[in-house]
Amino acid sequence: MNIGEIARLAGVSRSTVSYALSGKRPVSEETRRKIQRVVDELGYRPSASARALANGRTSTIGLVFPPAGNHYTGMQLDFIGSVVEAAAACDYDVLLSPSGADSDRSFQRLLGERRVDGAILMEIRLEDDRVDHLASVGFPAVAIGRTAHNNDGWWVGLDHTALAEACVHHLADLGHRRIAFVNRPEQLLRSGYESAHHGLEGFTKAAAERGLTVRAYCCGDDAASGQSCVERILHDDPATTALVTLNEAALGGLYRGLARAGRHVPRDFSVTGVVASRWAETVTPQLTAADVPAAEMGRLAVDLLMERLDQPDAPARHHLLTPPISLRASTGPATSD
Amino acid sequence: MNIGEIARLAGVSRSTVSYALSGKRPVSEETRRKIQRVVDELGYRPSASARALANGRTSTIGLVFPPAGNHYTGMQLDFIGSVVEAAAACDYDVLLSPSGADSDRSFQRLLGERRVDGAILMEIRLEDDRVDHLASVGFPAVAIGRTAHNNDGWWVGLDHTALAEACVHHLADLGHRRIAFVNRPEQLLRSGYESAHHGLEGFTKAAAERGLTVRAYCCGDDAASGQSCVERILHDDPATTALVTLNEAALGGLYRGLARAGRHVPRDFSVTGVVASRWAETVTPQLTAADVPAAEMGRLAVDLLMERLDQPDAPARHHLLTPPISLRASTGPATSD
DNA sequence: TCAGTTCGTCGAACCGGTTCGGCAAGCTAG
DNA sequence: CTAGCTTGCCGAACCGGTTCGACGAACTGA
Repeated sequence: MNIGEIARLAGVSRSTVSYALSGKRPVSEETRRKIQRVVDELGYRPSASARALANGRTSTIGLVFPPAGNHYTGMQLDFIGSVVEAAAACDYDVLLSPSGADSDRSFQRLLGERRVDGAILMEIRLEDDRVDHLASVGFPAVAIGRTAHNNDGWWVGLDHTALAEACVHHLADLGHRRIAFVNRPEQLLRSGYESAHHGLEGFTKAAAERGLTVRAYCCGDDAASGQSCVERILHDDPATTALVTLNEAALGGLYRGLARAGRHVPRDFSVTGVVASRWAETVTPQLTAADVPAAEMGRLAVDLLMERLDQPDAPARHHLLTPPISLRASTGPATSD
Repeated sequence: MNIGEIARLAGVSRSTVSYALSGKRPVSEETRRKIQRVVDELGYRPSASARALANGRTSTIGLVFPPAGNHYTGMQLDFIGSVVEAAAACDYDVLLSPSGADSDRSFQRLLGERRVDGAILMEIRLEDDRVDHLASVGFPAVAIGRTAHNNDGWWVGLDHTALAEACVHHLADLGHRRIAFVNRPEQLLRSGYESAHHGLEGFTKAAAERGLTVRAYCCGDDAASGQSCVERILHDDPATTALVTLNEAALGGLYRGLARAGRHVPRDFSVTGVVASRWAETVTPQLTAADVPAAEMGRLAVDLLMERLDQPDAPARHHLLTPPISLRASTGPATSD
């Protein structure tokens, strides 16, 4: 059921069929109708491979996926969903590429074999050779997060610095003086994870400005780690009255640890941070936090990529988002100990 | 940087390069080395589109994705991750296809335009025209879940019937006599969602066997719905002492509702169900539940699909999984009211 | 009436691989 | 010495589209 078949049945040439379907050259109304009839009857659809080969565009974008085995966060899922949806709206498909152990191999698949027209990168690190590499070869890519020296590249990111600062100020305004920071796992921080670094940076900066006594912790991406992290926090400084976290997956464990330690949220202890709203609303009491607008970020990333694909020479653009803190129920005034 | 270029630089013909790289015909050791040198120097990789066009296989599988806008569950994410990883291990890429509002359109993209060699379908309903359609055209697909009349098809599923039964028996063994069932949203149940139906079926059957007083509820996929669902349950029958749920996303809300109602888990009220372990471990106290082995299911689905692609005439196979109940901390003996 | 346009269509080349048949060189066997 | 086989490579066709140049017919204006 190829284009030649359609041409034969419609009594025209292959090129006429192609033009009739693409509209790239005028075709008489009568011929067009004849062709359309045959196409509809046979349910003909042009082969994506052939089309890609002929015109050099695959109508597919690659989504470079965080390695499996990690705990996926809810944010990532919302993200993927919104990217797929936004891409579909532009008639693009999304190819998932694991950037796991041998990320080179899957990268080679995407770029070397020209499976995709562009790419969206997740899980950006401050020093990210993937981003640098793509930028150096001029491949159309959009990063979710910014590298240290790529402020003028193509990316959409969350201003974790500002968000962590806002959390600290929120707590300081409530009178908290001793605050802990619960970051992503140490391994991620050490490998230069962008959000972990910027979050810590903002936390430290704001704490200094307000003259607070703070400690920063790394915490595994799971509930058990969250629980033991709270134990560490309260052991190191029992007078701690609040924490700021970037770690969604540990959130339930943090709450559990506080409950175990007999700290009532928000009466005895305030919790806030940067977390997807789904998680913030799942815990009890619901978390006062800056909600990660994952879906919006996915859409914006696709928009940027489309813009870049349409006009390859357009100047680099980016979006730095700073969602407000949603006031829920997990923070309250510091008790006057 | 196409195959002709390589051939020219290596001083051989294009076909020789092709054979040298694919190994489908013998090539002298010397020639092979010459070609390999050029390939390595230029970093040549054959174009996926051209290869797909020539040999009819795209080395890509489609993952038919639940529509965005829904609340994604943790299970789905683990699932996607494991599918991507398992596919990568077989040198396949994964193309995400939204099966949203106009699912026909994206289906046409996948099949009509021949973008993928096979497909994995998520979110199966008892009467699922996608499954039926693919089966009738003989397209290699594997479903995650089984339709009502497709027991001899290609699928991997969770035995929700048996799992719900096990939950009921677990509770009955603990002495609970009045139990509620918290299902997925009514809309999903009505549209014939497989897991919702089979779960309800197993729940009802086991409850009848044990002579329990039960009520079944539908509940939105979010915390707020969970909370109000608990209110309904306790309003309808305040003597209810336990519930079984399939609804991960509502879990936090269920707990919150119980806490609000002054029911302590597990002292006054037991909670169990079928939930991804990540969620089961996030709530406090951790949920005694049948853990959904999402990652394993993804792997198995890919395995089945690969088997089917390799031998198109192989007899249909399936995997029906029945993970055991993980005893955690959310169930306990019924209090002797 | 004839040159110059415009319109609609066609044929052929091309995208970058794969694959089949064939051919020449080198070897073996009769 | 030659018939027959093996080995290693090449040329050409093909996969299924897109796109460019050209060409005939109908239409315009002088």
